[in-house]
Amino acid sequence: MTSKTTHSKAADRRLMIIDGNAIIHRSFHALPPLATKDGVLVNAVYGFITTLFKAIKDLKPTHIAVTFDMAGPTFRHDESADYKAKRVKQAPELYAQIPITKEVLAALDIKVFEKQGFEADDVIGTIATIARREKPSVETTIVTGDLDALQLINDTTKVYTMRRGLNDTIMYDAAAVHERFGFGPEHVVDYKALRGDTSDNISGVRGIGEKTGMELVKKFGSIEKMYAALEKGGKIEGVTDRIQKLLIEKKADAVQSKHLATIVCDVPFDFSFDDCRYTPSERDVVFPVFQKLGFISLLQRMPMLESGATSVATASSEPVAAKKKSVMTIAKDISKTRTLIEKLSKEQKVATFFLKPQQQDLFGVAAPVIGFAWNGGHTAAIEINSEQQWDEIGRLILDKKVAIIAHDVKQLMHELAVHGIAVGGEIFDVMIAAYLLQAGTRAHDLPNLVITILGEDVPVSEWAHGDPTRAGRGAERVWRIAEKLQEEMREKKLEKLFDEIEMPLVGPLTRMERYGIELDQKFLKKLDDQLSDRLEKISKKIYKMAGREFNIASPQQVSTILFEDLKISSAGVKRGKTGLSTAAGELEKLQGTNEIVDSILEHREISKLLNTYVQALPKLVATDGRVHTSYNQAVAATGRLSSSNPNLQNIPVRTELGRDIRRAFVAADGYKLLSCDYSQIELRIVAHLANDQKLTLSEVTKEMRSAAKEVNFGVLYGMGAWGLAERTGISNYDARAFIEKYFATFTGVAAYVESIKKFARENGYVETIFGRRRYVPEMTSGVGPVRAAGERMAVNMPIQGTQADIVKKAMIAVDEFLVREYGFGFAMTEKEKKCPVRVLLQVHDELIFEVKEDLVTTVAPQIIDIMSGVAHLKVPLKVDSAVGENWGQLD
DNA sequence: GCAATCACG
DNA sequence: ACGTACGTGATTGCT
Repeated sequence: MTSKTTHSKAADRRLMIIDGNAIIHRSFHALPPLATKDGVLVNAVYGFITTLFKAIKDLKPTHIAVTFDMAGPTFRHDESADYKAKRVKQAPELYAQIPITKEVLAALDIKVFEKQGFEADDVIGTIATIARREKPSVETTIVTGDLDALQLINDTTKVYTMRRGLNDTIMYDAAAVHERFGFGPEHVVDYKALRGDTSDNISGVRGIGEKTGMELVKKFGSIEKMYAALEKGGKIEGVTDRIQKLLIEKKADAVQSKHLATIVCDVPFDFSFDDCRYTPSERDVVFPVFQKLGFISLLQRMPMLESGATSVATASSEPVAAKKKSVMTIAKDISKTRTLIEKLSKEQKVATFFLKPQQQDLFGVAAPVIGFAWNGGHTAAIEINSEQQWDEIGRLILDKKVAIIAHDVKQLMHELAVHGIAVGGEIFDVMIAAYLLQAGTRAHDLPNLVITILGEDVPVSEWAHGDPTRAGRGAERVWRIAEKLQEEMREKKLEKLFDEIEMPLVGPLTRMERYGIELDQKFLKKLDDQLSDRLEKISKKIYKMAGREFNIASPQQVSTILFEDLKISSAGVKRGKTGLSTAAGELEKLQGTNEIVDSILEHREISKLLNTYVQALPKLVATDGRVHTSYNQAVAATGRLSSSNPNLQNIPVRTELGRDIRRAFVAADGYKLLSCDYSQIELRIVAHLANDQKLTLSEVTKEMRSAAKEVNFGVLYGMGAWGLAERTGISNYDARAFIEKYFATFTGVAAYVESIKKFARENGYVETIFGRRRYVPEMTSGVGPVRAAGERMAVNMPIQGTQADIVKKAMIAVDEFLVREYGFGFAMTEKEKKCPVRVLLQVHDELIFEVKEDLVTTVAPQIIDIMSGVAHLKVPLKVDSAVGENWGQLD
């Protein structure tokens, strides 16, 4: 449910009730330890305010009330000794943030409600009930972090809550509760009475789980009705004897649990609806409070009345973490630049922060700026107005004695390369350092590191283009981030991986991106015409068979046509959130029932290839006639690279039609394409890790020739019998037998899988043979399926990650060799781009080179040697190669 | 902005 | 009782 539909028939009064404790609690655990400059922890306050603003934006309330729990026992404690007994006492740092939050709420003029002896939920229930009595009608939304409040839902009351993190919100109304549980909000308490709630230590009936609980409530409605039926005696259909006995024995538990779970809606306290009226605050009032907390960026996100002299601009130009006043050198001309670079050259390491020029405006040309920071908190910046200044910067960057620290060094290298500058010395990329420490998360952009690592909240404007002072401050933050990350990498023994694999890889990757690969555009145009033609014919055929025109690209419409119009049986077809699935795997089950199925599948294949590759790739050809992908070194949780804009790691190959697209990737004039790939590398890594030499593909192939490879990995990574049967078409029974036999044959693998899970449970992470880590918090989840997913990730990562490590090592070794042997290789200048051997692409287990024709036979064996030699496993690494005019000829 | 789908290793 | 092999990125439709 989106906010739009919520307001389409907006009531004239919309009340938002916020469960303060729930939101604060959630924020405290979801956010890193953000502190003010005095060291006061305020992450939960920050989370609360963020949630508040988002909710205001989504719900557009006219009235707001916030509730809090009060310290001390409630009536529930009096009634049950166990109640909340298990609840862990929270850290004092959490409680300390409640008064701060109230202070902010006071500044925002938002009313707070609490009542001794009752919980926030009871206060919420009471306010919601009073609001419901108001005429004309009030639309109430409860904003909370958990699902306890679902029982309060009715035709004028909804619940707005978060799924995971703080950003993913979901709106529950009566229909949504029905959909999720199979019964309405009025029976949520009955469900809780049976199932219990571990977080509140409401026992429920021990032995009744989620599924049974839901079934019982669906069948009987309330527990009172259920017991009335049970106590009549006799067999009840759909309830096993065991369950029936259990329920009768534990009736007291159920009744007490229901009572505890029921939110009180008549707490005696004064509530005046008009007191809660919400008006956006005036900046002047709120500003000092936010400034004290260091929440400058929140001011910009806040719904506010424009007034007062304190503009955001003045606010944001002030550094948040005020440091000792020192004048920052800003070099705008060549002589000052020279002096600055001279000084910087004496440092061992320098942090940089590059800001691209602003959009050129009517009043002149804006210049790029680069900020520097070095030992002792010193900062400076250069506004680059001449090529001479670039040369000076180049001197520093090329200097082998000076290490360059930056966020996203590869991007910096690209900027510098345009001016003929290559990085000479050591580099330290904070983006990649942060990634190695937290491979599972994807937020390694600089603003995020500033918040999560330095705990500073910086205004958005600080990252905008062009201002030298900002660039200096940015560099200084990069410096501090680097210091913290380096220390953390040392503790976690990630330095070797960082120094010997990740950092040395940045240069080769930059070069690969700069080379690009040539695309035969004429060939693609022909393919385009051909396929477009075919697609049109198939569409017409499909419309004819369907009896009407519809959008074949819409899974929803395809489903309607197949299962409603044509009445094809949907038995055995998977269901998604939105209805029946029309994925290829599901449609294949319907083959033979109607010819339209085959046509739709064909249409899918062609339109996919056409839209994603044939028509998209030519648009990305640069002026040099080549496409230049970007490799992301800080995304994949396992340590792999990923490729984007365009993604050249998923160019088709599995179907004949797909392979045509590979033929469009060609070697430059006088060159050949050379592909070198590791043969069965993942399997070899498993053989190494599991110390199981029996594990070779050929032995498995005898068993299942068709999908041998897929099956092998599927089983290894935890695919169940169901999944195996689904994918291969064999029976469930055969699948189960196969898996058993697999683990009986490869005893080392079974032992390895168990040992890696144990390691993950005990340490909270898994690692590759080169020490790359992935944290797997899911391993200790109380939720079965989540834990099972965690186990599969844990088993998979060391294998996929070791593969990534090995290929990265190969890229570095090969690059070094090429630079040494052929002199070229930096690709920083146009001349260097013309070097005789160059690495163009990496596709996880293969490298694709462009080699001068007369060199191919010399170079190929050399590269194969290097690649096979980068790691010494218990089984040898094997590298295959192929040569051709285009990529299609290499498979 | 998310879900569904499908391309790759 | 649950969902059902891991890891990516791009496109499309839809709310």
